Amino acid sequence: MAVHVLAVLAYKEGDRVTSAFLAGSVNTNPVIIRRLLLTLQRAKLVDTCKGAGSGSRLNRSPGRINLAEIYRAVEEAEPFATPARKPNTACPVGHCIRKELDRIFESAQKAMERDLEKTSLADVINAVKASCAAKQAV
Amino acid sequence: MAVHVLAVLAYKEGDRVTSAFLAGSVNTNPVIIRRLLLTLQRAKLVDTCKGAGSGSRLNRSPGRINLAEIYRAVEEAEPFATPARKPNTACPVGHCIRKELDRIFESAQKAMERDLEKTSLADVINAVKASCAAKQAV
DNA sequence: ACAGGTGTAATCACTGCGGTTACTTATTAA
DNA sequence: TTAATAAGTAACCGCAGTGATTACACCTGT
Repeated sequence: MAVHVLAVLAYKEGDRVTSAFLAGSVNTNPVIIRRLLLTLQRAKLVDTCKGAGSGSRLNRSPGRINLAEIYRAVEEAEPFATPARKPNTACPVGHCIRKELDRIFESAQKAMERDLEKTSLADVINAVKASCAAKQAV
Repeated sequence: MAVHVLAVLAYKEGDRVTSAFLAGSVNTNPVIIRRLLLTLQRAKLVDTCKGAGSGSRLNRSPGRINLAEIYRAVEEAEPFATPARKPNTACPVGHCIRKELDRIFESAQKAMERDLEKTSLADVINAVKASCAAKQAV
């Protein structure tokens, strides 16, 4: 949803867009969008103004925003779930495995983020535009 | 949890281990473990027997099981959430972005799995053993 | 036969997240 | 100065996922 919202903002090239409009594209509620925009503001990805005739726009050019940044801004939970209860420390495996898994999972997450870094928001809208053009041609 | 369970089985080197014992190490309920073991059976990672004095053991040597296999066996949900509602197809961005994002996210997931493939279950227990030895030395 | 296991269903609680309504606050325009 | 517009925010609902728990049927080696 975050990528979708930012893609619309990129598509609008600097024009301020209201949360109601974004909600229309994502097909959800403006409040959901505003909550998301607050997160994206904290990450300095968007710039939002209150008041009549205002809204949000990108804080940087789409070419200078990559998907890993968006991922980090939005996703605070780890992709790998660790059980709420602590393992049994009396078991030799249980005693030490948690730290080891944290190390391994962090590496995997970093690998994923490095892949996301390769795609910019500009790449996304270019692909979207190309895809739309292809459909219209047919 | 899956890695923890399989690590204990690897640690026990072929001995059959009961779900109650595994539950003790993970600090959870035997039923949870049995449900997990059913999934791991389907993936041919473990071999479980019913009856008195039985339990589960690895189906392959720990060196031939990597964490990506475990991930695929256990995790059926995509790491990236896509909104339940379809985007607004009247919006040029909403109309085409979903397919594009699927492509990008699949690539990122693949990158993550490739990283997980680099670590085998044997690597995990070796690291755990080393970590325990270090602690005891202190 | 029986004791020790798994398989499995039913149910509960907790959590996270999207959805919705309603209200407050800030800004622009008339 | 007032009205309109839009974000900020709190409160609450519903849904889905998941671990936890209990209970019971079924299998198997001694």
